[in-house]
Amino acid sequence: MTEDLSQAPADPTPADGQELSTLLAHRRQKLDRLRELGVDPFGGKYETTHDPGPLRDEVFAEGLHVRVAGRITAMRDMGKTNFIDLSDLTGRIQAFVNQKELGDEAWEIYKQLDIGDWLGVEGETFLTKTGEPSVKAKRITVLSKSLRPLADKWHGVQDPQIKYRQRYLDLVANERSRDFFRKRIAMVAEIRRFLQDRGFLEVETPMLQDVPGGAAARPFQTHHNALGMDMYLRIAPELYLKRLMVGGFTRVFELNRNFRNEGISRRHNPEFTMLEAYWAYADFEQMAQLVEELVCHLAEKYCGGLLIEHRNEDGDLTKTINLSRPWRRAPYRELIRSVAGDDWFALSPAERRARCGELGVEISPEMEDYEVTQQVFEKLVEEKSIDPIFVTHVPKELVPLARQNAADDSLVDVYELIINGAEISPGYSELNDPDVQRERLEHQAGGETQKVDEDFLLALEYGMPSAGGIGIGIDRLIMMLTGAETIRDIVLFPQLKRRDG
RNA sequence: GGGUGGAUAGCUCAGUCGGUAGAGCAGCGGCCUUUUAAGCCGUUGGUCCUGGGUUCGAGUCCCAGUCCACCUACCA
Repeated sequence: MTEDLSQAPADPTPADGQELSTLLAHRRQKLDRLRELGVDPFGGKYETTHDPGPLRDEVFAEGLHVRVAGRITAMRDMGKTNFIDLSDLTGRIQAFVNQKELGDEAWEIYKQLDIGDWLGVEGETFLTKTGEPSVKAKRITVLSKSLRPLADKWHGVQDPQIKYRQRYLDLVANERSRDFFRKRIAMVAEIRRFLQDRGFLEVETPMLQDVPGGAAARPFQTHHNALGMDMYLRIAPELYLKRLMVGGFTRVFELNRNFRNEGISRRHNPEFTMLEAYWAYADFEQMAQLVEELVCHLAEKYCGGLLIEHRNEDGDLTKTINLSRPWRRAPYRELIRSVAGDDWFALSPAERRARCGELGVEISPEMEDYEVTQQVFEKLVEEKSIDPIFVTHVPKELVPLARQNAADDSLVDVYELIINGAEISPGYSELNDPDVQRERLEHQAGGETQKVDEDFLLALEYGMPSAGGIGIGIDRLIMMLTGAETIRDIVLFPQLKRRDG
């Protein structure tokens, strides 16, 4: 292996074998030929009048004089007439390339083009005999020669290694992927607009933190050379957003990346996008209302309504989520009783463990009694709930940092929103008593190596307004709304294990 | 960590009972002036993941390893 590599010529991927080198050589030959013809194969400025997708699908009319550009994604060679598709993320438009229309000189240039090249086409629009909106090429401009072949035009990129590491190839080849990301981009922009319309200010707070706080998670560690100090990538923006509320930002949000040093799975990427929003003088029930409005707004605007259909790659319907309002609200204990028996909370801890066996819920001996109940909740309620449920009346053990309910101090003023078998968003009535907050944080820090953020506690002593707060896992929300079965399909460059070199 | 499945042409995939490697796409050559997975004729292209083993003979069976996907566990 090593010898082969050292003897190989200046081929960028000698290991790919002889066949690929042949394909590469053909494209290099055409590159040279373009230069002989006095054409810069890597183009330059090209002013377009339209993008391919909108020209074909929105504003098309016959007889327009247009200049469009895109990547050649299909070539249908009929001899003296060729039909080619020019594509980008906006869509595609067909160009009609005819030797007589183009002239012999430009035709010779055209003959050096391949699928994958970027091309500008100028000419009149017309409809072909089959009714396809097209541009009759009068002039062509080479914008970039592609020196490597694209994936199979029909099956697209299937290899997950290529799909995620070389996302650009996936985006060129797979309409499903393009659609996921167009929707994600539109939805994220709409979330910002939705909150801004309600008077929320978007801010950016530190991702490099001295004391990582605001969530229970293991952080990534890094180091600042000039300051000579270890630092952490944030696990949540919460403690900084609350400082801003102390400073008078009464409606504030941040929509950006957080980092958690944990396992990777279908639902977990080590860096993920989260929305956190805080609303002064509100409580968790108003936050629930806000989330419900927001998610329904997105569904109606980008998913065609409140029935969200999930389909697999073959287009078969796999799941339907009904977001019709109002969303169900149910107390934690009631949900447990409905799946584990009305007598669940009357049982002894030992009896509850025995019941888990009957229910097929796996538990481990080290679990506390409330964790046994939580396990039942996760397996039999959360994972099986497709339509939205706001889980309320949550026991305080599960959310130790939340504000206690005024009437029942075994509960906290929190909701947990479950959709599509996963927690999408928690909402809180925020704790703003600095003494209670200190107590909780110090207690939490006692068991872990976690430090207490003294600057945050100091800020609270100056007075943070009462407030409601929410977090929304944006990646999981997008998965739910688009039907993506893995987080990798809606994160442009998901984290992968390093490839062995 | 445990389990299941997978790795064959540049891409997407077949490969029967163990008998000398196949298709479509892409490429190359030819025909074709309204096609759209264009079509037709011809053609190039292989370390069947790696290393052992069984066998007259291994893509195929056995063992070990590497990588990938999914499930599960851990973490929270």
